[in-house]
Amino acid sequence: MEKIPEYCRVEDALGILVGKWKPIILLHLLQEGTKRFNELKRSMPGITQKMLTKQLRELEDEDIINRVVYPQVPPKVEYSITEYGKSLEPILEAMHDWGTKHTMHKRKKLNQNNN
Amino acid sequence: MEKIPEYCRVEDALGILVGKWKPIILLHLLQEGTKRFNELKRSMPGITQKMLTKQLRELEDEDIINRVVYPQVPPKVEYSITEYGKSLEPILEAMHDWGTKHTMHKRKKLNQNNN
DNA sequence: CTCCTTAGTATCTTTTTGTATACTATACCA
DNA sequence: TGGTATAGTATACAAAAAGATACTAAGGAG
Repeated sequence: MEKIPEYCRVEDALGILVGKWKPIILLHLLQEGTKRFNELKRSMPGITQKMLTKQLRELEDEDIINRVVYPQVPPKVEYSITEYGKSLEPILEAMHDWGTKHTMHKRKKLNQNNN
Repeated sequence: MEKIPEYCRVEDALGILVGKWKPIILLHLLQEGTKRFNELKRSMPGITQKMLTKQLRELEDEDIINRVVYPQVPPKVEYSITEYGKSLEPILEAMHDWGTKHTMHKRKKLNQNNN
């Protein structure tokens, strides 16, 4: 890895991905395309409406996702990932790869402790 | 990107990298090798002793960094990255790359708003 | 005798996150 | 007339993370 003088660059990425639900939201949108609010909510058991709304707003503010409101009753709002948001894919992917190894690492440590 | 059925894998990586200071600590140790507590502290203006200690302990618990205590007074404690910790490099790198683009993106948006 | 050093702890307060719950608008259905 | 649906907001509260500050040990310098 090259010298990195401005450490904040890494923080920038973290700032966007952090939040208990953001990476999950992004994965859903990356893999399944456009989604309505309640579709997302249903695919994330445990999340509250307030939290989902908040995370979506923050992602929207960062230009990572699009929010399209259809003026209907009952309301219809669709979320999708922006082109810019797609640029996060390598990070998510790197984290996923690492996470897979990490699970195995944890398992190995557990086995060591049990012997 | 392939289908990712277990979203928690991404969370695993985030869980380790999150914390306002962890990525910075890791970058320092990756780039500059072994460091003493106060060397790290001095290179991270703004961090409190408590926070640095806490983050280091968490990274140690996750087997990402080594902690070597020299029984002296005044104390001497050295931190270094583990082999396992080095496996995080691709993620940090991906975040850094992205962060660089993100800075430019923000700048572009600011210019748009000023016109 | 007092201050300086290092790598922490202990304690308290503030800030940020997250949870729970109730409420809204408007059309459709029975 | 009441219930269903959607995508929220408002409010109160609990929990977690972060920050500020003071304290410690043991030797050396002045």
